[in-house]
Amino acid sequence: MSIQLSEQEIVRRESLAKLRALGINPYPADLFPVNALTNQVKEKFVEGKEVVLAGRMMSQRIMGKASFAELKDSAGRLQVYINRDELCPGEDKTLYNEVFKKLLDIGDFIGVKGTLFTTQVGEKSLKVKELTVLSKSLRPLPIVKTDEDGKVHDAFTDPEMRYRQRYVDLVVNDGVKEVFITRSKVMSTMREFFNAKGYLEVETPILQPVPGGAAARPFITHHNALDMPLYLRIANELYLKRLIVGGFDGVYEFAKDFRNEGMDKTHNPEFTVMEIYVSYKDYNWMMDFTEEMIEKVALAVHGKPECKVGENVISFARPFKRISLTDAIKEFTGFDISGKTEKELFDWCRANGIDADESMGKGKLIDEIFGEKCEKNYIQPTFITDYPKEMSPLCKEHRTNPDLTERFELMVNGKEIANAYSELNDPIDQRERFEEQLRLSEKGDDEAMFIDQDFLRALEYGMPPTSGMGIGIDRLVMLMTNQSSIQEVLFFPQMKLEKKAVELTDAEKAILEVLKANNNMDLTALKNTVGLSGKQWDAGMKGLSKHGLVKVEVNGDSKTCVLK
RNA sequence: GAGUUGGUAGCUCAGCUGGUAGAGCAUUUCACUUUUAAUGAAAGGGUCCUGGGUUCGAAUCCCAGCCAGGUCACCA
Repeated sequence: MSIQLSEQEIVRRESLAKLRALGINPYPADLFPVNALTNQVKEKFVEGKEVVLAGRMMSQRIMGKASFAELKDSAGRLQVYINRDELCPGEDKTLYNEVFKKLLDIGDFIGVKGTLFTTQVGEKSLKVKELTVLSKSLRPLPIVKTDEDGKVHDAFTDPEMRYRQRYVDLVVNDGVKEVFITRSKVMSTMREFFNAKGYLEVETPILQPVPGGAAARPFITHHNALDMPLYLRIANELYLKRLIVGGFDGVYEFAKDFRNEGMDKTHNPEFTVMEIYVSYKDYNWMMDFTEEMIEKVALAVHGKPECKVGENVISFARPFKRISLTDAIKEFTGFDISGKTEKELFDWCRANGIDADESMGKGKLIDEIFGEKCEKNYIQPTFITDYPKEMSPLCKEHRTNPDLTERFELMVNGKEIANAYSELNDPIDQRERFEEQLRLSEKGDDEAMFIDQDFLRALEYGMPPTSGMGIGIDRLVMLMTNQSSIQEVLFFPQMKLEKKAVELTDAEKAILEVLKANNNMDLTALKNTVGLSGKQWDAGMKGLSKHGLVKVEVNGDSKTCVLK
């Protein structure tokens, strides 16, 4: 990408060539017989034991005939001690004097064989007897240093660079890895929990002809051979329920969903959800199940059911508080929404500083009230239950109140992290609810609702009573790792394209190509070789010198064009 | 989407009301056999995000744009 190399990049390329000249392959193919990791070596330290380690060299402290270097592998860091005469017992000291001291740089992968010992200062170290170059690094890593007080100097913190070059972030910032290891643990704990109950992990289509299961703007793509539009899924729900229709007792999927909406620190265009559907259950059962699952996750991650999130300590110990949406609103506003008309709700919103507009139905108004007045107050895990029917088109009507549905959301730290239903399995009711949604969105909504006819057909064959639950994995991981930004729990959060490298014109490219093949060239010879018209040649040369790529050196009568 | 802060050496950052661009680490050279932010000595290294404008003169002031952060709004 970058045509111009920095001084340090040039030096490293020269070192690469010198290694080759010494007969050392800087990128050897051979297996390297690693037999330990740095943390194992430190934890089960045996003085004098011989081990073989490999990793990146993260620092070098050269003191004449002896040196210290820091080796970083997947598990941690270990100091290695290299003594010239022990590494090179014979006459030839090249491996130490040239290779180690001059040709190796911070960031290079090396393999070392040696014996464990403790330095005079008391640091567990490895005395190197054999040194192998495993991979040369051509770009300098940021140098992050920690002093004796544990204070970090020159930390690599620029979020843009950290996210764009996550590989560098992972190498240089110890602790970033931990977040992702925890992420994996969260998911594997859930998976084990589901598998132990006999539920089946499944995969359903990401490319869908009808994106259903949620109200959100989808990404659209196009299939050439079929010549039809396809949508990236916004939810898994409708496909997983088809599998319940098909006779599985329980199915679950860890899935990437995609929503073509705004981005902020809790929204990435692609995100991970887990959805699970279990037949013959209802949402009360699902609350117990969800509690148990989350408590297990917290225990697996922290060893106890508590964790610190920002200023708060959150306890995931069962049972979680349960409160109906109606009571929650009553608790924080004193307002009783039950039996209120749309007009009454609308007026109350206006009177209480909530932006309400004519397009909002009852459900939406209630949702606004909850979102505005209640949501942020639920720091400790709380199930909010029994949502209005209007805002839950896939959820079964409440067994005792036809205005409500059997739905719960789990709120933690003031945010929703899970959502669950007693799933609607009455195909005629489902069709009516879809049509009702369509009417609502026609009232003035940019989110087109799709009616999935095949899903309705599946329901008509009969779906057993089922409870389903979806949980945002990214947000759960944010809680479990005490991160306030979703970008910190995604390896590669979405970013705008990086600025393009300097665009070169065709004339400039042609000149540069010839020049690169010949390195420096006499100006007239160059002009003749390139064979451009006088005008193009002139413009091309001017452009290149403006970009700082070439320079013309005048020496008496001869003019030489130099590649910079 | 709105307003806000930032973009200077490989990295972290300084640079006053406009006057030849600085430090630490890293790099190069030299010294040094248990150091640890190793140390001592010397040297090199810049598209000051991009494009316009004002000016004798712009990293600095003005306008526009690009990228990012945090804030708010919208959105599940």
